[in-house]
Amino acid sequence: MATDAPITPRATDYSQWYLDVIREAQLADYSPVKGSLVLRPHGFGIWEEIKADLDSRFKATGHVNAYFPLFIPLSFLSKEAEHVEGFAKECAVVTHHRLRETISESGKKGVEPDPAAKLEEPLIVRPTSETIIWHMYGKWIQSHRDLPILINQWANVVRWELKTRPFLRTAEFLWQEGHTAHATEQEALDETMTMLEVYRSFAHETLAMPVTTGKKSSSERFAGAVDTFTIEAMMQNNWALQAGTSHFLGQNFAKAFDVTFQTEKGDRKLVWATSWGVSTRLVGAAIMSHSDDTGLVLPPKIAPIQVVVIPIYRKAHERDAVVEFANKIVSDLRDSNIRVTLDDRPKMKPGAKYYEWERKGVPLRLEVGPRDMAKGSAFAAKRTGGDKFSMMADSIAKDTTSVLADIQQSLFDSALKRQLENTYSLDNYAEFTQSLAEKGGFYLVPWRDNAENEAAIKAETKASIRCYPNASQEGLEERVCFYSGEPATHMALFARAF
RNA sequence: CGGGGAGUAGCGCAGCCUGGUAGCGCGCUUGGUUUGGGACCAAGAUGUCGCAGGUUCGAAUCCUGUCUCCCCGACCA
Repeated sequence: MATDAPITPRATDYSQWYLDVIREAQLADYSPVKGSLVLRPHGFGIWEEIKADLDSRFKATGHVNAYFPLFIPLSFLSKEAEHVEGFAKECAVVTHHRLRETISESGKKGVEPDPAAKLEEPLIVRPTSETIIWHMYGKWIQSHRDLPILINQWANVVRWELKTRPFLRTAEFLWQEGHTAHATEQEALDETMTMLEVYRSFAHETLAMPVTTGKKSSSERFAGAVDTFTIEAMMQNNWALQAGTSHFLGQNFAKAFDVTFQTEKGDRKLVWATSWGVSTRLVGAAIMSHSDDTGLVLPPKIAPIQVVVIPIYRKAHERDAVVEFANKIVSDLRDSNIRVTLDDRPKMKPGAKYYEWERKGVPLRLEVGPRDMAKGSAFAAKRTGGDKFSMMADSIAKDTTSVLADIQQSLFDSALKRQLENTYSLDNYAEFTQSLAEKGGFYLVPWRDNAENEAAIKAETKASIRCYPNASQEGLEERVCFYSGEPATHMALFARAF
């Protein structure tokens, strides 16, 4: 890997910059199969932190984990009409269960599916698990006493997308999908909003990424949902990224899979449902929210390595003392549950190490040399910049914890500032197209819900309705749609999206 | 699937026009000197030139076919 390749300034080529950040930080590589991604330890480490944090939030809201199979009978998919329409074009299909050997004319050996081992019913690799899960819920749910069911699963799914981009859109990706079943509509609606709030608070607190919450327009809604709610983040090129969704499924899947329960009064009713998910796309979201022209910048809460300690010495005889001192700092930090690594690789100059860990996004670097050792301190540098500063070794764990919290907060603050500075309120379409072309950004506009107009705007400007923000739907009575001039039904947030 | 580009060492590329035994940079290995912001010297290792045919004494290079990947559009968490 070329380590001297400069990371392309995001101003000139955002897409290339993004790929460079990932490569230089050694997060992931494409696998030999189309757009599926290999997560290297550093990249997977970020996902593991995300996963652990989300898991604790899911459990705090009463959810439990389970696991459903990778393969789904083809016929299951077609039981919900909109659902099959939404996913049919991107399904990987399994048709055989055995290979047989082939020998080409030139004598080369190979293999091909054995016609004798053709499956009676093809299987699809799950693009999402609603169907298999609701098939099972049909067996599990008999009585109102069986409800609610609040299940989440961590899994990989496959959607054979035509165009892929690391983390943001890959043919196979890791995610969590929550699937809940409820006795009443209100309970399911509450669950939908509860999980949207879990995602919002997670994005803010853990990813340091401000998001706008809102409802999707009908054309952006999940296939099979009654309503889809979303968290939308703004990346550094001012495009939007859908970072998580929470769906109110109504009784669509209960009808499709005939899932009913007996009420206290003894009659049978259809079950109400939700589903909600976030994926490894969040890793991409974090990369694009905070990184700079030097490379990856990770919020401390999701950094697999939060602190790197680099010992510095001139002579061999200094080495042992410095490394011992550095190791003491490392173990103090580790005792306080700070994820820390000592980089004592020999034959590598400190400067080279600095650049490498900066490219990998480690939030805090501690340099420890003879001068520091003499003073009982370490020399600290934040990945987010600013002057280097001294930290006393005897309070290093406590002080580091607070420095990491500062970094976390400053990342959120600057991301929020950027989002606010690039969000505009307009009510004039001509002004919108001009501003969007010039500087991108989010546009909050009065809107009359209309799928045709929405498509026309997307065709003309490439911008789509990211959501109808939950916080902006008051006081619409007097307003008219910025596009059609008809009475407005919503405030809509338009933006170019990934 | 339509339009454009590219397949040569782990990565990035040159060589192809004008056929003649495979090159460069980075990385990697070994030894030595270095080490407070990307070290240096020396010695090494690494190739089915995407694949299959053809032309030729001889093909990375010319011809034909084919596969794959990338960019722009259609699809999308």
